[in-house]
Amino acid sequence: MLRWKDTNEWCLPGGFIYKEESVDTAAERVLRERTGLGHIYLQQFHLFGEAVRYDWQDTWQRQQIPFPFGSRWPKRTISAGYYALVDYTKVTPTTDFMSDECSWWDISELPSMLYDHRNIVDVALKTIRLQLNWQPIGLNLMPEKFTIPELQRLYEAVLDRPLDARNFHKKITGLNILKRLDERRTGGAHKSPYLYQFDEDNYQKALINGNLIFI
Amino acid sequence: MLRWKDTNEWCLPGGFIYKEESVDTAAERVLRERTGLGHIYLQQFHLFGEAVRYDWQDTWQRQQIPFPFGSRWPKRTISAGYYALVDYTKVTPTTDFMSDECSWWDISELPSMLYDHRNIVDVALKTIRLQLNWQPIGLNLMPEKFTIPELQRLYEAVLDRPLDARNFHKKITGLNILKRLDERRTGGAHKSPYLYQFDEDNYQKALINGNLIFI
DNA sequence: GCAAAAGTGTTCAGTATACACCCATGC
DNA sequence: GCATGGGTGTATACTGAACACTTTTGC
Repeated sequence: MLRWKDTNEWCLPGGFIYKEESVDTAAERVLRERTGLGHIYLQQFHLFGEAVRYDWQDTWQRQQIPFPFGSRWPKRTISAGYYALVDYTKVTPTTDFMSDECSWWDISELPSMLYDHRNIVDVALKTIRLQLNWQPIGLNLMPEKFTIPELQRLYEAVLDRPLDARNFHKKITGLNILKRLDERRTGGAHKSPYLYQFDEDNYQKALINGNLIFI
Repeated sequence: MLRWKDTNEWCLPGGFIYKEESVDTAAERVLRERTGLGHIYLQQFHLFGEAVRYDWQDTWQRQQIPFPFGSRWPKRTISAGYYALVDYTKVTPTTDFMSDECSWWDISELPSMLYDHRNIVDVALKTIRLQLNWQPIGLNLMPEKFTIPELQRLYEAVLDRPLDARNFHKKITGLNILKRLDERRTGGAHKSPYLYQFDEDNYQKALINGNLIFI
């Protein structure tokens, strides 16, 4: 999220759509401007179209700084929500001209957010939970090499409930979408877990066949 | 679908959004104008935002009738797609000022359609298939009283695959969401099937608990 | 040595699937 | 009487859920 200049207010990154640019293309462009990454998994999930989505005048008066757009700010905005699936260890968020901080937040520790952005996060999460079984969420959200307990923590974060480690291990390896490497991750004060990679061909096949069901 | 005046071209019903009207409200209004029905299950499913979605000038030139909007037609439109779940036996579609026919079509017998509307139908269908287990699709698409084979035909149409009648019967009655009435449907040259009603309370509970899984 | 997390197998219950015959009705 | 579609039960395979101990590593 971005923190607006000279304030403590956070909001999701976003941008405007050019007149002759598709909405999908605009989403890719905004993401690239913000993260430097392209060719990324990006999924539209909802159009936020309330007639009055927030009182920006009030918001800016509370900040006690002049509204930076003046009359150029549109009377009404609708927002198309997109979620990206990125390995956040590879992404260095960068600020834009309106913000002086841009950083990752744990989903369970979000700060208070401007406008209706908290609602946007909630709708995104709900959508991702339902789409977990038919979108390549694991593939895109994990680093290239990872351990099975790390993948389990991703599933637990998305589903917001604990999973049994033995059953998870059994199920995920039984799907035939992982390749175990000879390497292990060392450094923890415990048995070193094996590293795995996704088998992209089999992963795609399993997605198409709807075989990744975790609900 | 609507057939444009003096043409053989069909398209989905749609309309514009007022400046101070939420997108959801506009969808309800357009549906009400077209069907006379309100308080209906209406679900946004996708924003169609291509920069150039169709060449309307070409479309109208092919019709060889003057374009009815002239310069008032916007240079670019984006469309928010909504699907409604209605008992179509209760709905009498009505034309608007641009069309002279409005009627229901079987999903497997759609005519060729204007613009990108065929794509919109395909995206809607794909969405409904995935949401079948978490949206009250059966409840809203069936008449108040119906037989189990009729409900099975709905599921088969949405899922686009045949289901085993014995297993379907067993599963759907086992869900405890149907109430069997003493009436039967007569008139067919075969054993008269029992009529059922949804038990709305139990249906809602089953939806929330995600117990309607058919995939 | 000890704390922390990884790795591993079995049992049980519940659910999905496959499958065939008789019954009621209208014509 | 015959064609049509409705109604029904069982056996099997599969899948999900519950559950505890040993191993490895860093400090």
